Formats: sequence, structure tokens, C-alpha cells
Amino acid sequence: MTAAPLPKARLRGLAQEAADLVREAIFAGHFPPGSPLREVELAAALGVSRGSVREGLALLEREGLVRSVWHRGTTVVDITAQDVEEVYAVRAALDRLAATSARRTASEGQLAELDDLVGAMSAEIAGEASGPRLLALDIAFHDRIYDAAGNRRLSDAWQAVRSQVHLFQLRRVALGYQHYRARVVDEHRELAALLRSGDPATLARRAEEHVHSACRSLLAGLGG
Amino acid sequence: MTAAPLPKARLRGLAQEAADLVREAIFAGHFPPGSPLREVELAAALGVSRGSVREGLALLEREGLVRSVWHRGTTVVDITAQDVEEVYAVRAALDRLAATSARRTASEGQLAELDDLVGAMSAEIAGEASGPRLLALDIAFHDRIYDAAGNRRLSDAWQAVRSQVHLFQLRRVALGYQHYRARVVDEHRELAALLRSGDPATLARRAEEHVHSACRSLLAGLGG
DNA sequence: CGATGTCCGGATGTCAACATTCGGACATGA
DNA sequence: TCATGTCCGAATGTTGACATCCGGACATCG
Repeated sequence: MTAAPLPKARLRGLAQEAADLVREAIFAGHFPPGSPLREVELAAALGVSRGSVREGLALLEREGLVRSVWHRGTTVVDITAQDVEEVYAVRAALDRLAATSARRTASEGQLAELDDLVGAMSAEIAGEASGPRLLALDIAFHDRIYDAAGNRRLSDAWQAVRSQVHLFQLRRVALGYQHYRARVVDEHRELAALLRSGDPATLARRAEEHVHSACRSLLAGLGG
Repeated sequence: MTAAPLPKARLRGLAQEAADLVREAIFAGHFPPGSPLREVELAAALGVSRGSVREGLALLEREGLVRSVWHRGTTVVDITAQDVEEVYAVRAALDRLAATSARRTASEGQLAELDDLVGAMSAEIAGEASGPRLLALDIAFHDRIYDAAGNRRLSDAWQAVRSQVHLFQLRRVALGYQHYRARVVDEHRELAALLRSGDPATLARRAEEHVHSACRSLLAGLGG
């Protein structure tokens, strides 16, 4: 029998905790792109030691959210057009593999979860739509695909770009998300259908196109 | 003008240094798969503090060479068939993207470097062939393709599987590498040619097949 | 005899202080 | 005025010691 996960199993350590707090602060816009993340400041603010903050920042660097250089500290990544193109090129390659893998390995329960998420997106749009909430559902959808692929290395590679994707899209959504709102449900519903019973070749192509269209939309929103 | 890299720019810190030493020790077989890497031991052996060793082990974990769990230490990864399949599936996706990207962005000088590496492989085979040296040339070849692609996120993702690929192939080569030796030059020569002037679609296909054939060869060598 | 509780060695997680390095401000000289 | 050299503050890199946690061995009890 699966024991329900206890309230807050403190099995993560202060570094993970610190990383989570800083990441949320970055997503909330509290640390604009390019702003420095000083270890002593964060240590004092979070009430932990500098060592733990340092380790947490290393985790965030692994996610691509911050960048640190020798003896010059760590700063929040900035968002240039090249950054967006790089991240989305890698994501397209990973999503393609995840989709084709999940096509073979996904269980019925996992496919049902995808349908549930599409339903949640639809409900979110029907009501008082919240950009960040809709975005969270979008990313959760792709998280499940990676889970279903059952490839730990692939999931790790996704983790290395996931936060950057989240950050980019958050900035885009803050400027208006009518286009995003109009397309997100249909595109994900199609992906879910292709995962259930689609030609692997067209699934691979559509998975890549899904990312590329998001990339173009992002570049248009940031550049114009 | 580009200043020649000084003898040993100590711009890397003890953590990087410790990570390099431990990585080489793993490649040399000094730490068999599954063996624990105790921080105090390594700190004493390398003459640095435990903090630096800890940070270095975190770098190695980012490369996928070791795996650490909360309050239970870090151990060298073991090589199961599933691990090989996972790593090579991700590598195939990344190599495909790297090849198609480099097809557009590679400079003439970078293409010439690839030809030089193919020549070096050929020379290595003609003489007293060394498995590890041949393998180093193989990986260097792919490193250059990733460099030529000009996508930092893509190179980072490659770094996350590169060491595992190196480790797997080293173990394979130790058991005999006649098949590898017979094919490596021709396959890489074809890739270099396709990068110079090939149809993008066939380049993408051949890049994937190159990885898949290496994966099959590896599985056959480890399983049988 | 099997299950349970307790204890202990060893290893990791965390912390605060010391050493090193960087970038810029200021002063100096051609 | 521009270039160069020196100095200083601040932030990071590094260290050793303390606190916490895990796993197994032993003893105890039903």
C-alpha cells in the first residue's frame, strides 16, 4: 500500500529549500534579469548559511536560471532573442524524443492524466483566465509526457531547460496572452490524441512544430 | 589578437580540479560502478577541504557520472542496459540537432578541424592503435560539432551525457574494439562530408543512425 | 524464535570565520 | 587629457568544527 506523502517530509535539505525560494522570487519578478544574487544577502534573508545558499544557487545554475562566473558572483540570466532560440531549439529536440518515447511506453492512466490537464486548461479559459495558472497547466502537461517517456536522463535534460521556458513564457504572458490563450487548448488536445493513437512520424513532427510555434510567438512578443 | 592560453590559468577553483581528478580516477577504473565516494576520504587524498570535494561531486553529478542521495552519500553510477539505452536515446536527439544546426553555422575552419580529426583517427588505426586514444578522438569529433552548432544550451545538454558516453565506451573498448575500430573512420568521414554539403534530412537521419549503431554495438558487447 | 526498541559508529548536512580575488576609485605622470 | 599604477572595499572561494541523520548490531521482550 502506498503511504500518503506526509505533510512536509523534510528530506530535501536547506539547499533545495533555498533554491525553491529564490526561483519563486525570480519568477515573481523580484529579481529582474541581470540582477546579482549575492550570497550574503540571500543567506541573511533566508536565515540559512552561505554554504547552503551557494549550493542552492548551483542547483539554479543547473536549471539555467542563473549564471555564475569565477569570483564575480551569480546573476539572473537575461532574455535575448538568441537565448530564446537556443532554449527552444533544444526543447524541440527533447520534446520530439519524449513524445515518440511516450507513444510506446505511456500507460492508460498517464494518457488519462493528459486529458485531465487539457480539460483543466479548457476550464481555466472558460472562467476568469489567469495567465500564470494556464502556463502552469501547460508545463505540467509536458512534464507528464516526460514522465511517461520513462527516461531519467531525458527528464534531467528537460529539467535543465524547464525553468528557462517557464521564465520566458511568464514574461510573455505578462504582456498579454490572447494568442496563447486561443491556441493552447487545441494544440495540447491534438498532442494528447496523437500520443494515444497517432503515426509516430506525424507525432514527432507535430511535437516539434508545437515548440517552434511557441518560440515564434515568444519572439514576436518580446521583439515587438 | 587572441592571447595564447597561459600555462595553467588557475581560474577554475579547487572544485573543478577535484572533479577532474575524480573523473579521471573513475575512467581509469579506480572506482568501479556502484562504489561509494566518501567525502572525507577524497578530501584527505586530494589535499583539499570537504567543501570543495562536495562541490566537485555536485559537478560530477551534473555530468551523470555519480549519483547522490540525501544523507546516504554519492556513488559511481552503474551500467545497466537501461542506462545505456537512456543515455544514447538522449544523445541521438541531441546529435541530430547539433548536426543540423552545425550544417548552417559551421565555418570553413571548423569543418577543416573535423577533417583533421578523421585523419588523426585513420593514422591511429594504421599504427599501434590505442582504444582509449581512438575513443578520445571520437568524442573530440562530436565536441567540435557541438561547438560549431553555436548553441550554449545544446552544449550544456551534451556535457550532461558526454561523460557517461565516455565511460560506457571505455568499458566497451576494454573488452575488445575490433568492430569499433573497423567502422569509426568511415562513419565519421561520412558525417563530416554530410556536414559540408549534404541534404539536411539525410544528415539528420545519419546522425541518429550513427548513435544508434554505437548503442547497439555497446549493448552487444556488454550483454554478451 | 521472531519482533521490537535502543544504542552507536560513520557519514553527510550545516555553519561561521579566514584567505583570495576582482573591479573600480583615486592619485600620479607624460 | 589620456594612460598607467596603486590601493581599497566588497564579494566570493576555502577551510575546519559542530549538528544531524542513517544503517546495522545488540539486547530485550512477547
